[in-house]
Amino acid sequence: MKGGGRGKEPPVAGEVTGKRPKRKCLQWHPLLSKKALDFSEEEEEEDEEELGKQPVLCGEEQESQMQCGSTTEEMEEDSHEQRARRPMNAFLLFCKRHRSLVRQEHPRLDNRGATKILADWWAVLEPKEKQKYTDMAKEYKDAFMKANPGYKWCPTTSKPVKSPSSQPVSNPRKKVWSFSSNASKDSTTAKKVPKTDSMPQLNFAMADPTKMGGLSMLLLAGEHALTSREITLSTKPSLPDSASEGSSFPTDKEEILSRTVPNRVPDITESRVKSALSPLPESSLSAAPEGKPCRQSALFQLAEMCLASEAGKMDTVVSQPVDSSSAASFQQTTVMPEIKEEQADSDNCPPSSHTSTLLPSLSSVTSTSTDAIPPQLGSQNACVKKKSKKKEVAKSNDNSDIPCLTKKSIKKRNHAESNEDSVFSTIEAVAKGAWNDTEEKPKTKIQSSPSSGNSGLPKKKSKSKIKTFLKEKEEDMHEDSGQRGQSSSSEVEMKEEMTDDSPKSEAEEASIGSTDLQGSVAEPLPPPCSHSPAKLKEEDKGNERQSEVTCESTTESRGSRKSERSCKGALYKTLVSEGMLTSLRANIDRGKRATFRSSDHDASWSDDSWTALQMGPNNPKKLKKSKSKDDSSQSLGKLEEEFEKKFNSLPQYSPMTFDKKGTTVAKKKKTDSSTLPEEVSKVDKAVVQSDSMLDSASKAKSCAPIATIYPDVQGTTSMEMLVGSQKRKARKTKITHLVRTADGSVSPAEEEKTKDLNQEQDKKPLPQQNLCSEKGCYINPTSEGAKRSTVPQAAFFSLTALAEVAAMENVHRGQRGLAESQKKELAQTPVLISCADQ
DNA sequence: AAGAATGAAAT
DNA sequence: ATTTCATTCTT
Repeated sequence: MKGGGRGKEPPVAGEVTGKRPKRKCLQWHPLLSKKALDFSEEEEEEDEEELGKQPVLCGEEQESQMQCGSTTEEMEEDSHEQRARRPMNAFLLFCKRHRSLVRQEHPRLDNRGATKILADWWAVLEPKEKQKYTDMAKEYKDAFMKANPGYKWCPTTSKPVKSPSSQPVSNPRKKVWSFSSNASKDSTTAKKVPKTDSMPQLNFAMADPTKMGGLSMLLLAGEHALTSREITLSTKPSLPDSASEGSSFPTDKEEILSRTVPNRVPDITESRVKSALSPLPESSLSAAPEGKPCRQSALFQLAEMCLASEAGKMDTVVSQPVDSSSAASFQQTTVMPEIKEEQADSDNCPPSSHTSTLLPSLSSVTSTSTDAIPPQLGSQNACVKKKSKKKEVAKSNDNSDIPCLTKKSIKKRNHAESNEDSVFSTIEAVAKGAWNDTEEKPKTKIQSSPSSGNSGLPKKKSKSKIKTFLKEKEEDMHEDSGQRGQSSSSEVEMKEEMTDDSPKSEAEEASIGSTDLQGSVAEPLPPPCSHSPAKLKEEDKGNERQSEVTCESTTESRGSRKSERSCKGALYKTLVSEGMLTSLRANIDRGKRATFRSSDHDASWSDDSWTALQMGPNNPKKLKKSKSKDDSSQSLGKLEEEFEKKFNSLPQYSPMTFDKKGTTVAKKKKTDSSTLPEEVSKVDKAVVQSDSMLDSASKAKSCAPIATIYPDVQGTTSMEMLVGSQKRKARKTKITHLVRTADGSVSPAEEEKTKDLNQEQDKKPLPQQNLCSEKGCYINPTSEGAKRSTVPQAAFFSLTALAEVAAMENVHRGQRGLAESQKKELAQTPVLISCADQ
């Protein structure tokens, strides 16, 4: 039905080639409205801000990238004739903002499930909270309307008019709005007259989702490159006048930077997530819930080691200052782990002079490596792309020769390469960083948390950076262009990291890269929490066995030279494993459910990635959370940012909040909702403090924040049921889900939750623990409170009940998935419904 | 491509 | 009342 109605999309694809731009519904951006109207500032401040900023940026951006111009017109025309996309409503906004969160919680859940949950949350959300979203939606809508005066939600009639040609539009829909803005529109000012239709194509490219991503990445990379460049220059000792250089680079960089900053700040979600992810902030932020130590550190370590080993090599070479050949060899070495290890033996004594020498060589290497990589990747990429485009086709042809035979294999390969590269680059970076002195340190990073001893924050940062870097790299590879920028950026990043990590710049500073350097590399580098050597040894051994666990210990061991070798091996392994993971990275980011079940690894990674995103201070900005969207946004730049800002400004609620709310709501319900003040206030608080709360919670429980959430959620469930998705669902499915709670009342939502639980259980090896712990911590309090305060009924339902239900379900179905069957069964089950509340 | 959810708007 | 469609993304 839907499909039929729309009809747009399908045609689009076909049209792609078509001459016409095919932008059917471009997404509308607030900016547009402004531009269009421009003078009237009826809207809100936000818009104004955007406007002011936009124009300037745009201009600049245009120059640099030349995207700007075209879209605008398209929009208008389209809007007039065709149609802009509808503005999102509050709920959608909410979804957009929270979906990622939900996904995190329930990795296995598919989107639909997520949507359901979101709906539940939304239902639970208090009006007050909702209002923000509502307001925003309204604002958005108003702006939209302004921009498109005669916009009709339903095109019905108009459609036919445009008909054929228009249909083709396509427009990947991807997030156009960022784009649109600018240029021509303003000049025209008239909303209506677009007219220029000349160059839709530019956009187009952007528009293409596939392309877009890459492109955006590219752009991003470019930005990044600039930034990095700047930094690099400044960093280099030889170049004292960073300022002059900086000035030479246009303001763009500065602007970019500035832009970046604001964005990051707003993201509550990220922070929240981060906190959730990292149970132990002090020791290892990066640690994933499952207990994975920080990989990053491992990676880092490895890099260091490599560096050290390299230094040793260099010694050998010594006389040759810039040895490209050496560099090449180095690369190879890097690739081959074994070799590395062996060479490692030699590590350790890198004379200062060598070190200095190294620098150049390293830099050269870096460039080389980067360059070298791209081509291969490019080809591969192409293959991949093809595949993605026509999976089916590929399959049919599968035979042969086609370079892209196996998608998987290729993909893997690609990843692997990328990983290697990344590693290599990392190493280089490290080397550089080490080599480099401290100037940057202070600037680049703020060493905010001295107390923990550097270990905590720095690690995180480094990790994040690395990840980011990797990502970028990959993307670059895909795109194939704009690599150098990345490489430089990566270097920069690494440097930064190094700086941060190294606590002390003092020593380094004292000797600009000379003798101390060695020391710094080998020992000082700081192992965040360096312990006694003896310990290290032991740990090392252990490390060898298990790479994962090892990481931490390895990190610690870093300092001691003895263990280095062994460590290397371990590290290498770890890296390898990581690499594998990396290949999965993409999947991981999402939920990666299908491929690997080893949720642990994935989970940790995903978490990391998230963290990384958050952290990235210098990040181009917006890697942000979701990859897909970001890309496009990035390219656009400012507009998007602005919009995002607004969007981000919206409160993001942590699951905990919902849980609480749920509880509260339940209470309300029971109570009759007459009085909620206290509770409400509490909730609000919770919301506000959610971040902190989460942290604490996470800390307390290494297990998983998510798990913690569950119980509450369930509690919430009771409430949700009513609110949930009755409307449509009820109609279609009717009351599909009826679950009986302890008291006998039924709750629809529960079913879902239960499902989730089951899923999780399946996934997670130790559901029991979680449950138990959860019970202890959470439920009791909640339930108690609920009971006391209000009615007993709801209070009853508790984990136990849930558990029972879950168990039953499990028995029946065994595993996940059968929502329908479950529903049916449930329905059959004797339950009654909401009436129970009476 | 379908579909999950909610909401706004049009029909 | 009902239908459309906005967003996201797996299946």
